[in-house]
Amino acid sequence: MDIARRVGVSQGTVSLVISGGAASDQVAEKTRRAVLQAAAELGYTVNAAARRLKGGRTRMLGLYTFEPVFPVDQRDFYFPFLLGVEEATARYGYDLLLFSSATDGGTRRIYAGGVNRLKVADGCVLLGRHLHRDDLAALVHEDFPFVFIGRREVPDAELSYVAADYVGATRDMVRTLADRGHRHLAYLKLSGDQEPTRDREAGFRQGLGDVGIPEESSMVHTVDDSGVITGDLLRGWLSTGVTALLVEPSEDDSTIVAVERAAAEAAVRIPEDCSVVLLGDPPLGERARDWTRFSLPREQMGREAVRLLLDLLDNDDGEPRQLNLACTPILGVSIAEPPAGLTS
Amino acid sequence: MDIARRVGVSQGTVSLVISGGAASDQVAEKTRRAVLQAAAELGYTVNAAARRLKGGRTRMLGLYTFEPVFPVDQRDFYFPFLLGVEEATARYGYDLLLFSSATDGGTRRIYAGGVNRLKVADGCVLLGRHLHRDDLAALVHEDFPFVFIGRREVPDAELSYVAADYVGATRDMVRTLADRGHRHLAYLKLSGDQEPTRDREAGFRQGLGDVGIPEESSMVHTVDDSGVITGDLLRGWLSTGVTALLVEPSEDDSTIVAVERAAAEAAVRIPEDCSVVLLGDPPLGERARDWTRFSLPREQMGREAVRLLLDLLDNDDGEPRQLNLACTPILGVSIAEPPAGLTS
DNA sequence: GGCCATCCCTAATACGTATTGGTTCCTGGT
DNA sequence: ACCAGGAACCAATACGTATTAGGGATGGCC
Repeated sequence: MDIARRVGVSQGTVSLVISGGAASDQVAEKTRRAVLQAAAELGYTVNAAARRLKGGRTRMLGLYTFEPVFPVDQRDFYFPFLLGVEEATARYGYDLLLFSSATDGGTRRIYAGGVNRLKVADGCVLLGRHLHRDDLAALVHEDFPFVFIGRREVPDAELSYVAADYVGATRDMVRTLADRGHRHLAYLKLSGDQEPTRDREAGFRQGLGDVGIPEESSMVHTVDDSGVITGDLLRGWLSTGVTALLVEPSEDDSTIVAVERAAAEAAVRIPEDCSVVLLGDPPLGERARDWTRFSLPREQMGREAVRLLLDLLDNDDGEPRQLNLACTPILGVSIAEPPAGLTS
Repeated sequence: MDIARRVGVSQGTVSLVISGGAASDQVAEKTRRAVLQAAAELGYTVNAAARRLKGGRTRMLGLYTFEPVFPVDQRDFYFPFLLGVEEATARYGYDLLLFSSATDGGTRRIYAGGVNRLKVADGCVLLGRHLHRDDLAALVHEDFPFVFIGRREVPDAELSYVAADYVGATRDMVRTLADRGHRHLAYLKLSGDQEPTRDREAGFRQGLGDVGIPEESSMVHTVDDSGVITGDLLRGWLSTGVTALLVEPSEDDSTIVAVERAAAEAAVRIPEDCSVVLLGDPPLGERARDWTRFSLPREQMGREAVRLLLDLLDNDDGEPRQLNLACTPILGVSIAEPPAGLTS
């Protein structure tokens, strides 16, 4: 360190002056000024890499997404999360590392080439639907600190997450429908048995219980991978007495599109002939209907994820942090009272 | 390094195996496998700070913005840059480090507390209007590799950038107006004398020269900090024969808003009484008029910035990389022929 | 047996900082 | 004159990696 040589003190002293807030009062005012001046003259700057090497912490938080964040078609879905994460990260004085490189032949993997790239950061926020369970399990196993946005489960481990309260939000929607007189509901769920699907179904059943509808008079239909719902299928449901649909939105909004198409095909009017509730956020398309739905507090979820992560870093008991945030119900125009004669 | 102890080799050998592509062929296949397996079992990852300190690559590129990227009001302006940067970063197998923390009492500084935080990354893309020249100069001085999005100058140094060709785009707009018969133009520029402003003005004068309009019959007006343009002012211009305005957009779109307000106040119709060209992208507001304007290739600029940066990293001659990208002219409805009797 | 080449690995070092125990020097008190 | 104690600084070390010179072992060749 040439600055030390120039002033004629040791490198340690220079370090005390430059960075030491606490211990720098034990250096003489005169030396301090000399050092600072020399630093200014030489255009000296602290090397962050060295400081981090010494300190252990990198003051970087990672953001890893199982899907690419930036393709435009999903932009508006993922963007609020990113927004919240970024804001909180900045507020706490950290930098945000976007793991965009982690592709392994097209699909994104945490362990590219056998190494866990996330470890360059102090901790990591995870995000995305198409996750690799084994990657996640491995991550838990080597107890790397991370928080998932969205409730996720892995066998034999509790992990930290910030999730939308799908259970409560769905339950409330069932009540809303019941309040309007609906007694026969159909829940259209996605295939795949992911946590969000399970939570919505749990909320559906809770809601039925709360309002005293026997499970037999309602139904659960799984939308298969083709995503097709025919008009005949819809007519079939209505003929069994169903008056309202609760639809789980898929990533590409195919389910809700399929419902609209089926309704058109079967000449079923929404909401006059059939009420429809969207269990989540609506499609991003412009001419979207004003669905009755609930909306995730996505930005807040991002912020809270960071908060939990830092909490995890600072006091590392082995305890997972778990947080469910309420969704905002939005009363759109896609529900009404059941058609006359079908209220019971 | 416990991985070395575990396998029973030296740390140097481990390093050869882990990172050494070139020299790693001089290590026995057997030890190599043993090391790799131990690494996998222990969940080892290289310490980026250490590697960087030693002089190696981190495979991280930084993105530093002089303004916060994420506040929603500027989101749509900065987002395309971010998009392009992210895409290119990922494509080249790098991760993207967002320097969001770099705030020093409200304003964003590169050298917060004397530390050059950017140094943890291999190189950095810079972005933003309110830059600190001295930070930039310091960065050049310690020749840290970076590319600016937008043309920037610092004294006594040439720096790398990817810029929109404001000169050419503005020149073409002058021609477009001249083609329609306009001979008296007014250029409304921002105060502050930043490069984008200077480039537009240079383009303005070039255009005048090209079409043979003497500079005296046109005018340049600087919009002061208040951003106010009165109806009287506008009327004054028109009375001197001005038939078209070229307006430099400000960050908060105040100039173009001010022009509209002044026009309304003075009962001047756009474009019947006065043509208006926007020298850049239009306001983000919904009910925006279809301005005649030009549009920056922002996403492409982001991508190219990354490309130049990597080029800079790979073959480090001291040469700066500079790239100007053409803007796309958009013919909106805000220009017309001059009012009758004023065509000459 | 002596010599050299090859192979595989180790030891040492540098990178730039933060921290700690220790040393020197000075002041003041007895 | 001596010691206590504090002020101001230094030397040494650790952080984790990449790199280089070199060393020990082995084998081949004359």
